[in-house]
Amino acid sequence: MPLTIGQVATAADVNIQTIRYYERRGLFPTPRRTPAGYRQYADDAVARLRFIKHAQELGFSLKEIQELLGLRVRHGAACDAVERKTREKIELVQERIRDLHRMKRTLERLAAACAARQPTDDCPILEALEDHGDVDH
Amino acid sequence: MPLTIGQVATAADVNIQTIRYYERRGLFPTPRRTPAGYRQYADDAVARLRFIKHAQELGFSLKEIQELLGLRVRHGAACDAVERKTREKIELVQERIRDLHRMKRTLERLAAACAARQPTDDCPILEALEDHGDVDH
DNA sequence: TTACACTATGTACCTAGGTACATGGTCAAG
DNA sequence: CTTGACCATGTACCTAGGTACATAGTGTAA
Repeated sequence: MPLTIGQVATAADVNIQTIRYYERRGLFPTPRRTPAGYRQYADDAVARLRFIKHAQELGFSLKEIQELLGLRVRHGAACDAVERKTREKIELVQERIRDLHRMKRTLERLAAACAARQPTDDCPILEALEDHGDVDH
Repeated sequence: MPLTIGQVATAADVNIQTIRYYERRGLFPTPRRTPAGYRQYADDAVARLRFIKHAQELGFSLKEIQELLGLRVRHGAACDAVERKTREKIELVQERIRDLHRMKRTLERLAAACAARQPTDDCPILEALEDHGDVDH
C-alpha cells in the first residue's frame, strides 16, 4: 500500500517541501500519481531520504549524493561503470577519513599541551594548525 | 615586515573579499592599519586562512571553526575550559570518522556485489543504504 | 604628475539547500 | 454537503558562505 508524501515526510522526519525539492533536483524519482494527482511512494522512499540525510551529515553535496544513488540505476550491463564510480567514492571517503585523523591528532596535541599547562603560558594551537595545514595539501 | 591583504590572499589562495568577510564574521582578528587605513597582517594570517579552508573541507562550519580558533584565545587561566572544549571537538571528529567508516563499508559492499555480478541482476545498493542508515542514528 | 595597481567601504548579487506562503483542488467524517 | 486535514503548483523568502561591483583614496614608477 503506497504512502502519501506526508507519510513519507513524517517517517523520514523531513519537510514535505524538501521531498518535492529533491524531486525537482532529480534526487528523487518522479513517483506515480493517484487520479487526483497525489504522489504515491513505496516504503523505500523513506530509506532513500534517510540515506540522503545521512550522507549530507558526512559532508556529501546533493550532487554527490545524486551520483551515489545513481550508481544503483544503471546496473546490469553497466556494472563495470558502477563499480568504478563506487571505488572513486571510496577513495574520496578514505581521504576524508585521513584528513579527520590529522585534525584529531592536532586537537589532541592541543589538549595535551593544555593539560600539561606549560610554564611558557603559550597555548600552541597556531603552530599546531600550521603543522596541520601543511602536511600534504 | 607586515603583509597587505592582497599578499595574504595570494599566499593562502583565497579571495580578498573573503578575508574581509571573515573579519566581519569574527573569524579573523581586526588587523592593525597603516595611517592610510590599509590592513597589515603577520605571517600567521596565512596559516590561519589555510586552517579555515582545511577545516571547511572536513565539514566544519565557520561557526565551529570560529570556536576551534577561539580555543587559543582564552588560554592561561581558562586552560581547563580550553581543554574541555577541545575534547568535545575531538569526540565530534571521532564520530564523523566512525560515520565515514560505515559509509565506506557500505560502498565496499556495493562494489563487491557489483564485481561478483550476481545472477539475480539486482544491485543491492538500496538495501545497503538501509543497513547503513539504521546502524545508530 | 599622471598612470596603474592596489586598498578601502558599502551594497548587491550568487549558489546551495532548503522553507514558507498563497491559492486552489481532494477526501473522509460528521 | 460542509468543514478540516491533506495534497497540488508556483513563487517568494531564508541561511550559509562567499563574490562582484561601484566609488573613492593611496602609492609608486616613468
